[in-house]
Amino acid sequence: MLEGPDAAFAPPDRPAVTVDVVIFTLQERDLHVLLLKRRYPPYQGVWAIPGGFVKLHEALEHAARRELEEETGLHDVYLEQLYTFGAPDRDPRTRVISVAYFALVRADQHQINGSHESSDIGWFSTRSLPQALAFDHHEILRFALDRLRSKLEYTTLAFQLLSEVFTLPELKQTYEQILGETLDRGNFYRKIKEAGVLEPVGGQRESGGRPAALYRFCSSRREGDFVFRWREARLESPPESER
Amino acid sequence: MLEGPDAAFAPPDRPAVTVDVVIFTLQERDLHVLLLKRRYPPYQGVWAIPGGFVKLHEALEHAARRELEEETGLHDVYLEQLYTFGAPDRDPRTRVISVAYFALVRADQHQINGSHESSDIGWFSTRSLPQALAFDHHEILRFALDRLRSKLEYTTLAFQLLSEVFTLPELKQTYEQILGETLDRGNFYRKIKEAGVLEPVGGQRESGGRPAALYRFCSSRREGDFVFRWREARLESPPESER
DNA sequence: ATTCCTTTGTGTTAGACTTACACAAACAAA
DNA sequence: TTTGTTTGTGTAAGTCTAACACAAAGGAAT
Repeated sequence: MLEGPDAAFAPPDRPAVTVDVVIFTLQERDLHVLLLKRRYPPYQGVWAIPGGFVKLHEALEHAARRELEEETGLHDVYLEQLYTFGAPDRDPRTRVISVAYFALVRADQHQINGSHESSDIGWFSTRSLPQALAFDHHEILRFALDRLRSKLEYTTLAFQLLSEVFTLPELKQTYEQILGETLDRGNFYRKIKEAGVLEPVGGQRESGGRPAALYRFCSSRREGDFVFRWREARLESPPESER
Repeated sequence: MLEGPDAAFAPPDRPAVTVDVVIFTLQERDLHVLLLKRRYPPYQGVWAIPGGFVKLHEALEHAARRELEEETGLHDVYLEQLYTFGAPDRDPRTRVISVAYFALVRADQHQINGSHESSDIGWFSTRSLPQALAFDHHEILRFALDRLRSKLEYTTLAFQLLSEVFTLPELKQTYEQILGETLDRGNFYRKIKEAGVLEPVGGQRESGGRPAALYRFCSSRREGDFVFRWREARLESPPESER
């Protein structure tokens, strides 16, 4: 957000509006987010979530997709509005209201698009994020993670993170990575299969034992829709700065 | 939103930002929302959700509480951010991005504050809303109702709508009104009591039969927190204009 | 080939929870 | 005292969940 030297310093009679996009992907079986190193003050040299200004006649989601494509070169990814962050002092220069989104990028397509030095952009495991992040981006990230976790339990969001063809063990591992706990194999397989969103494909092997069957995600319902639930609903509390 | 003739026509190099607040209350055992009749074009004479501009250095939630207090005179009400609506053409004059909130006002305090003609402001049952609403306010309302319904099932939001002291039959009726279906008395009472958020008070009578016991809401957990769940989670789909 | 090891996939059972409904309790009115 | 109405509690059948056992399918070692 607020990229470039002295960007956005029209006489501030109105707040500026940006979109910030938390981009999730699975890498080495671990949930990662895309961060950029800021080139200009404030927070010069500090890692930040990708984002930018909303153009005057641009839909919010369009702005988010534009940012997403600029950094990753990808379209057709799952994108969902997260929350709007508007603490008056979240940007030290001027008032900036940020509509945050989160995106889920498939494991087989998480390339990075190229106008950045490779040292200025990178995927970070959600379990080892940089100590310092720009603005309130730690809060945004925490909020995105909470939402992702809670929606995992009653939607098919997880399928958006895997490649098109996958095995049940892979799917289970994805859930476990994100939820941070182990699930019972039998009960997990049963639930997924009863949900009726899997289409079988062929056969594949894996480390050691019996090869796992391949599946494709095929749902009559819209992507991300309600499908099943694993356990108690989790509370999604509003971010601290807004309380 | 955009009240007053030609308000907000600074040279539009940035989108304008407003907050709109869906104010819910229970009236005659039926869920109602507060609407205002617009005094100026566009949508002159059409009913609309209360809202207004976010001041340059004002927190979003503060702006929402300000609107809420202007129209109802109330503070200390439950308020939660809903969603941000930003379709480029949602206001015919200029680009306006609206951060929508919803508020829950107790049944014993839903007075209306007074700078309006009584014919210009009013509570409407959510089951008989005006045909026409200004801007995309029908969509916002629908979204607020969906969110309220879905959160009823795993939070104590319903308690925010009743007066401080209430009976279990009243609580059950509230749930039924909002969810639009009847619940089993025995199972309902059990769930609520097991949640441990009720403090007994005295005794009260009611139409006909045995008088119902009085309770107060008393939760060690924060208001609106997770407490229990009634049934399957409901899907909360994003509003159509954002897809 | 046979055995062993590892991982996938399915079955099963005890316990928890849900649902539906019955019945007792408390009051008003006749 | 009886009848009607509504509150409050009990309970039994059915469903779902959690935990774990076991069979199946491959590779590797002997």
